[in-house]
Amino acid sequence: MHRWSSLFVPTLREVPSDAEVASHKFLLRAGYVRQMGAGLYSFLLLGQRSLNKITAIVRDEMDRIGQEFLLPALLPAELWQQSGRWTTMGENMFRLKDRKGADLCLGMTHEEVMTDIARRELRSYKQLPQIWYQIQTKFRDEPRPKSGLLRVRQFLMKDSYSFDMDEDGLDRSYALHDAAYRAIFTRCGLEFVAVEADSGAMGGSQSQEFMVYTEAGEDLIASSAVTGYAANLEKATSRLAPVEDLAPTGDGLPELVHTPGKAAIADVAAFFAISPAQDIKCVAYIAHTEGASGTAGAQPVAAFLRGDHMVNETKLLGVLGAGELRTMNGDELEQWLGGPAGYLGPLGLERAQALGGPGLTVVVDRALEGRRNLVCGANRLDYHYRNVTPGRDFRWTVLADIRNAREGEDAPDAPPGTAAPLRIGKAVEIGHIFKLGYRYAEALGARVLDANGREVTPIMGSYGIGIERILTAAIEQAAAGAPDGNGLALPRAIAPFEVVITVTNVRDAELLATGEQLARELEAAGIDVLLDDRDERAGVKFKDADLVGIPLRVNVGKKVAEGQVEVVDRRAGKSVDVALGELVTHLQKH
RNA sequence: CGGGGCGUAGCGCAGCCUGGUAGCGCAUCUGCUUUGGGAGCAGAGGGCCGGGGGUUCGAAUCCCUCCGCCCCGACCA
Repeated sequence: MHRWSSLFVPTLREVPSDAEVASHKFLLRAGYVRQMGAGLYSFLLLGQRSLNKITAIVRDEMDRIGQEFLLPALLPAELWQQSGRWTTMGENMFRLKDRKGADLCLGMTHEEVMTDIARRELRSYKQLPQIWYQIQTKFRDEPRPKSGLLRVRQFLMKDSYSFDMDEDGLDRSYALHDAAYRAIFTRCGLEFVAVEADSGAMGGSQSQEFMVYTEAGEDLIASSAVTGYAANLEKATSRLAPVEDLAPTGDGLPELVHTPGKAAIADVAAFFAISPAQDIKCVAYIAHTEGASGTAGAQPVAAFLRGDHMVNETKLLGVLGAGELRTMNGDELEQWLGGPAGYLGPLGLERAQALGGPGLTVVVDRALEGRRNLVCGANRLDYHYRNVTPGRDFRWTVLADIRNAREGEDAPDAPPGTAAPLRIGKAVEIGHIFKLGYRYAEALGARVLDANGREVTPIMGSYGIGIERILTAAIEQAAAGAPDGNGLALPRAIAPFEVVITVTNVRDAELLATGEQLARELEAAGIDVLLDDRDERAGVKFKDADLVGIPLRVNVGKKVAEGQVEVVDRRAGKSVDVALGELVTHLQKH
């Protein structure tokens, strides 16, 4: 039986000044964790119990689709050199040398190691598919650990890897993970959305992130409750409301207009008495292509969008196949566009004929496609054009979606004529599933024989869950829904204890005996119970019970004389009196 | 890495400007009273004032330097 009087639960009355986000404050105040350094935390009793609850759920679901391994976290450089990531991981990887001077690193992910096992051991298509997973500590030298447990340098990850014969097989492994992840997060009591994610530099074909909406999050996601659409803002698209084009003026051809001092879009729109949606804006960049050898090529890029839209640099990078963007400085604007910021436009530019070709790459956002009689800069100080029609008056290197979707725009999959406004909000990523393809299997030379006796490369997927992030996301979610001041309660499945029995006065032998008896009964019924038998005033124990996040509290006090105890459901904010003999059944069906 | 803030008792803070050898609240320990929402009274313990160097008769306080932590940005398979 767990007796609070003999446990180490160092609750704090005041929040350490370093903590800002709700989950960090909670974890410190409730005595779940203590900080060692930036992004390094020790888990104490309550924190570790919660993590154990979470990993038990993860194991339970993962064991249905895969097999648990445990790989080393200390890894030789050689594998990473073979995959090429010894260099591309850069400073995010913790590196060290052993006594012989050999290079080692601390694992930040385990594609290489799992693939190494696969290439040594898998020989035949008869052995596939395989799904191998582990729950293990990962190390990442983050440039800026922050927000308590949300971004740390050492954390637990459930990572799994699938090996299949072909894309259909990969689709099945991916779907199995999708279903398992949904089951895991649901059992952990989280409200989450699965979003389309940017596949990024990994080059995979499909990728999905599992996100929990919270103000403490670092990602922005767009979702529609109507259609179920959900995507990371890096990838989200939207259906735009139609815009009425302006009527042409004069002969309908581009007309140069003197616009002194009208550089900002709002000023230009006011000057012409138009909406920013009738304007073309330009953002000019120098893109750097990621050269693995370090020989990065600089490429000038002019991006044109509707005046009221924002460039999505992740999308733009994807279109360009580049690794890095920075905006042009004044000299570069003069060199490539011939005009100053605020007066840039697409007319008369000498553009690259193809992506990667020499000259200025002109990227036009799809929202400008089919538009007519727009206003844009003239690449000349204090001048704009009107009557500008894309396609007729200027051309481009590439037409692509490079803008950010905005809150309130309709989801892209909304049927025509129906409303499906997007909600855009901050979110924290708790899981990620990813179709890797052949990259690692090829780089490391994993091959199996197919039914025809030919060597083929297995296709891989990789899938991750941040264990601590399940806890922090659940806390953030509970904090968002909790009335302030009274503490918060965790979902029963991941709370360190399901029930706390608060004996209001342990010097009353009858109350203490009743509390102990009830705790024994609950324990026998398989309920995870904590008996608060401390010799403290009732108020102190109530406050502590509220603070540590246990969702159900049983008050053993005055009403025992009438054969009753008070059961407080902290998540529901309700309390009821229950007869002593019915407590177990009451809490079981709760 | 750029910008900002902060390191004084377990936690929260004052003292620093204007140098004179450290203080408050909570927590902890002891005693008495109290006992259903962080009790009251009385007493006690606890500090290389982040480290190093300098100025000075004297440094928590002024100067230099290093380290650490937090926030914004950059970054984040």
